[in-house]
Amino acid sequence: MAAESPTGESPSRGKRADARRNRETVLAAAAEVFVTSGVDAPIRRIAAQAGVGMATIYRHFPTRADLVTAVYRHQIEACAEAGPTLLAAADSPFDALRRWIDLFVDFLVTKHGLADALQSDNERFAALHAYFLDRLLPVCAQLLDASVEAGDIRPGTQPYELMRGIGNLCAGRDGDPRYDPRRLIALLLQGLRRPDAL
Amino acid sequence: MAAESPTGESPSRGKRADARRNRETVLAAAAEVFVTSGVDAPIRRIAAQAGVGMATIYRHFPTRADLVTAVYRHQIEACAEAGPTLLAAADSPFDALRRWIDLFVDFLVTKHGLADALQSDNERFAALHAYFLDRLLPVCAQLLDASVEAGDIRPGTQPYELMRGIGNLCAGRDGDPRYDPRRLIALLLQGLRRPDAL
DNA sequence: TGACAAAGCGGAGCAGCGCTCCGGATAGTA
DNA sequence: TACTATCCGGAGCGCTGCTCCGCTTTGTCA
Repeated sequence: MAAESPTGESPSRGKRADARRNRETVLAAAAEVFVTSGVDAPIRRIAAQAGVGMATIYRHFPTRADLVTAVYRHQIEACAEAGPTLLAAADSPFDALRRWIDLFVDFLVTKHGLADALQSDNERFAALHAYFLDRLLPVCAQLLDASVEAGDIRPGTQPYELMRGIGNLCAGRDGDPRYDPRRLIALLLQGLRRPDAL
Repeated sequence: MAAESPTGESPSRGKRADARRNRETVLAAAAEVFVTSGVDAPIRRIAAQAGVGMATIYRHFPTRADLVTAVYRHQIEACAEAGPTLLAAADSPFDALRRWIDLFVDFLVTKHGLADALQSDNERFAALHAYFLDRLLPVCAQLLDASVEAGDIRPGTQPYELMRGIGNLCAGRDGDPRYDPRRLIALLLQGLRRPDAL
């Protein structure tokens, strides 16, 4: 009971009780607002939803990216941890890569505007981009390397380029029945395969 | 000398001389500002650059999309017209498709923020999206159909999906040496090919 | 040429946003 | 209970998009 979570979260230990409380309130409010208004939602609105002042939000999450990453931290971690698991369980490294990308895409498309934020050149989201890369790039690289090793795909593809490409493909107005990023990503993966490997 | 341009441009015929003059001034100023500040540049800045009031810009180009399309109209037309030309000249329909996409990508990546605007769900850019589709979708469809007909690629790919995917891949902060949309688009095209066609 | 609508123009002004700053409230401690 | 470090709220600034209205310019017709 005394031990907090194993990962390095809870960045408000040692703070005053009201501060800790407010942090959680803001997180919950942000999660709620993000669903309906996207991760671009005005800070004022999130503050109103949480019943706190704007400064409180900025104090706990100096950057919008900090707020967004805090809200989705668990899901991003889960995605990162799924990489090695899939690699161990799947039929082939390439199959693991494909399923992991599916997971990543599922995560992205269900967060209104998150993919847009990831690829935007907006200064406010730079840290968000960095966090995703820090956490997911090594996983992607591992899956990619294993696939090359197994001879499933041709070598030479950079993990960063692939990740960003996938993120880009998931961006834009969603809900358009004419556009399903998954189909294009499947095409991309198809292009990645060795010509001789089926 | 009397005949204007053959295409249906010059939407200011019959207007007063100062209005026509201002329209051209704004167009030139916008082109200049777009290069340095992207298509998101504040209207105020464009107005200042042109030496006119903001209302003048809004009067001639009610929507930001109208201004952007007016600035790039010639290049978009050229891209559209290149489709049939390439189809006639290239070694194969698929080669024509590849070269046409190259042209389109070249156009997109040299316009700072244009690809972002195209895929943004921002209301202000809806007309921009529509214009690109109107003009380029039929061309893409023709090239795609011809490639399928020739047996170069597998059938089933929707032109809209392909176009939007390409646009998406070109979006985001540019100048990153780690990311070249062309490489991913090449992968996409590779995935489009028939397995048996080489 | 001169007068007079009509067409066009400029920028003040409003609303919405991100972000900061500081007087006041509050939690923890002695 | 009294005191201070900590935290809070929202007014306020600067920057946007977009509109509205009094003034200016243009083209026309006698």
